[in-house]
Amino acid sequence: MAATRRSNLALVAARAGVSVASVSRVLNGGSASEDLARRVREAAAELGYVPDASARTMRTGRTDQITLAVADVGNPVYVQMMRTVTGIVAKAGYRLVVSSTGSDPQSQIDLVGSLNRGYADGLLISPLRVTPELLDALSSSRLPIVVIGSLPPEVDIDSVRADSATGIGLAVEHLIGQGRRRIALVNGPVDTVPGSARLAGYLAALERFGLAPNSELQVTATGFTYRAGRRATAALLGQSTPDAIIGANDLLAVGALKELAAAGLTVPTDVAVVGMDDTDAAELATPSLTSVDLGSSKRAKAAAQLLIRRIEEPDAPVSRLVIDPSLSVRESTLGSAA
Amino acid sequence: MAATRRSNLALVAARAGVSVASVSRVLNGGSASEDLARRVREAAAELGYVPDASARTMRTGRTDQITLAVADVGNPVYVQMMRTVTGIVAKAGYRLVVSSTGSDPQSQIDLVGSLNRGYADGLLISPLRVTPELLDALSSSRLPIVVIGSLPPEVDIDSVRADSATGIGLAVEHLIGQGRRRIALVNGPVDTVPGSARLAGYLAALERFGLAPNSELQVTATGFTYRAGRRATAALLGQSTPDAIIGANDLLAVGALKELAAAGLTVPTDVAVVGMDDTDAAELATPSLTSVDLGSSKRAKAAAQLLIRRIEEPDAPVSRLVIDPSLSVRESTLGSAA
DNA sequence: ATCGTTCTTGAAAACGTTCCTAAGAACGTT
DNA sequence: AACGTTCTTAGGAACGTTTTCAAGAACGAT
Repeated sequence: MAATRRSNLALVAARAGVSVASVSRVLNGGSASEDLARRVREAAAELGYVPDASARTMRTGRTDQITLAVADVGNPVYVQMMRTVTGIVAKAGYRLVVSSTGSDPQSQIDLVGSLNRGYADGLLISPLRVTPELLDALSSSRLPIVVIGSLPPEVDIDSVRADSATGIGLAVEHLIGQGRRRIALVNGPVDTVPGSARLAGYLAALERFGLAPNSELQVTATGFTYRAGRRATAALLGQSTPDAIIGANDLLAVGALKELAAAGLTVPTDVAVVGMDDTDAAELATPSLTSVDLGSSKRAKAAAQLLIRRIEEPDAPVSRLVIDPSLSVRESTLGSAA
Repeated sequence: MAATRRSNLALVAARAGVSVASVSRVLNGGSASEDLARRVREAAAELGYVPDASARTMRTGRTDQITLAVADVGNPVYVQMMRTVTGIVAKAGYRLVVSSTGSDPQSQIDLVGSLNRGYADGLLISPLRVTPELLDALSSSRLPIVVIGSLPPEVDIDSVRADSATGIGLAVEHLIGQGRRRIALVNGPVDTVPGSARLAGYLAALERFGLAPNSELQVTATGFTYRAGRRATAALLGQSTPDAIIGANDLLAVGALKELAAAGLTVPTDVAVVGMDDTDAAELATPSLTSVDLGSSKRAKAAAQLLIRRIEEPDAPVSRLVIDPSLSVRESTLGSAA
């Protein structure tokens, strides 16, 4: 039971018989005589000295922490991003703290507000819904921020986004090459950034390849989750007979896979399925899922690097990066239509 | 571009024409006259005043933050825990920060060390490997800590653990009821806490039901991941012909599902498969996976409550909770053996 | 009219750190 | 021997907040 009071610089200084300033200097790698440095280090070790983060932060204005805010820790695309970002920021000397905000813009605004209290040196945020209020909160924050996702052009914030439109184009092109013509979209909520981008991309791709859009082939799930994907697919199958389904993310696509199986349809023979994000879930699925790789790791990496630059160089020009998509073909689309 | 210096209590006080103390009192709900309170609030709003977290922490010794440390954010069981814990701690007025440490005990020790600098008021940690060094770091930390997982009896730290042994017993019992006799275990590394517990539980259950243990039916994966599960299952199939496989967690079991399919075996007809943790992955799998529910949500909830109590009441007696398992039966075990 | 009580407000200390400034020691140069 | 330069070390201010203490105002009771 170490009921002893936590030690501080003054205690270490007293024990070593030197000034507080000298202790700080030695412990932070400043110059000092051999003898003094040794005494300080011994005293610090004996007292189990650990520097206080808030005192240091108050003095230096730095926390050495970066916050990553994601809507849903359960979405594997965010898991992928977390992994990537952790590595990058650690290399630059920052600790990563992850905050799961939920899809509600208000809770993201609250998060930005609380970060303005100085909990972190920077924020990586991937907002699902971009409201004017959120944009306002992001713009007026004194904190360096990088957005992973699309922003209106007039907003002066660094961002890295995927190109879902081109990505969906790859999926449509591939499906057409496999002989599919009735290509359905199981989308997430269209009032979200990815939802609206994917719908637009889907419609553009259909037009480009000369297919007429058909509202019966478009359904909207209540969220980007497995369960929502199943429900939406059930609705889709109730109103039309697609020969291919594009899920707006991998979880929706896996939901489609399961619902197709439940309806007695075979993938890919009866219906081909494509997901988006190319996460672990695509590989785990049965049959394994062809998926559009929207570069989540690359986006996360670029965003983290951008944020670190922004922290070190606050006046650098604003960057807007776009990461190119590619297609990972797996079992769920290989084999021609019946 | 708000290049203005961040505002503080002194600026607000000057603008409102009152003392710093009064501003603090008003903003923290102390008593003050109607008029003074109004002036303070106006001045604070005009200046966009936001209190500084580190200054407040330094003064009060509180951060209102709780850290949750998990080995791997990609493991769905931790996702489940994160979701549960977020809700509980938010209700008690704490913010949750998640830290992904990896399975290396050293990085967990480093985390405990850094938390001793005062980044959080408490720590929830679910260590994969419990080394003497880690125990030492946990015991000697001044931070309130609750461990999610097993601890040696002599360690005086609150903990909430699952009962894997009983859980595996449920799985074995169920499989025997389905006519299975050659029940294999695809385990994770045995130098981990769950790995050793699950091996012991498996052997005990076999004995209890009168089955002879067979080393050819036991394989050890290099981690608790999907890929490791596939490799281990491939090795298992190379050396024996089980009629049932228990995966030490859901990811390993999904790996087994996929590898069995690749080997041309049908689940559950040829081989039944059971996972552990009963995560989303069990439901997403094809066929859906029977899984032992080790109460991850209940554990997370109990642990969070324990931690909050420990923070508010540091001298409360040490609690060691055990959460009972149950079995969620799904397609992967329903149907008799060939 | 005097006293005691309650209420409002301000001054100032404290939390633990970093870093600026300057004092003194050590040493080389003229 | 006197002086300038460099190096080591200590003192003390500052970061922004909360909170204790005390002073003064307001008010009712005797």
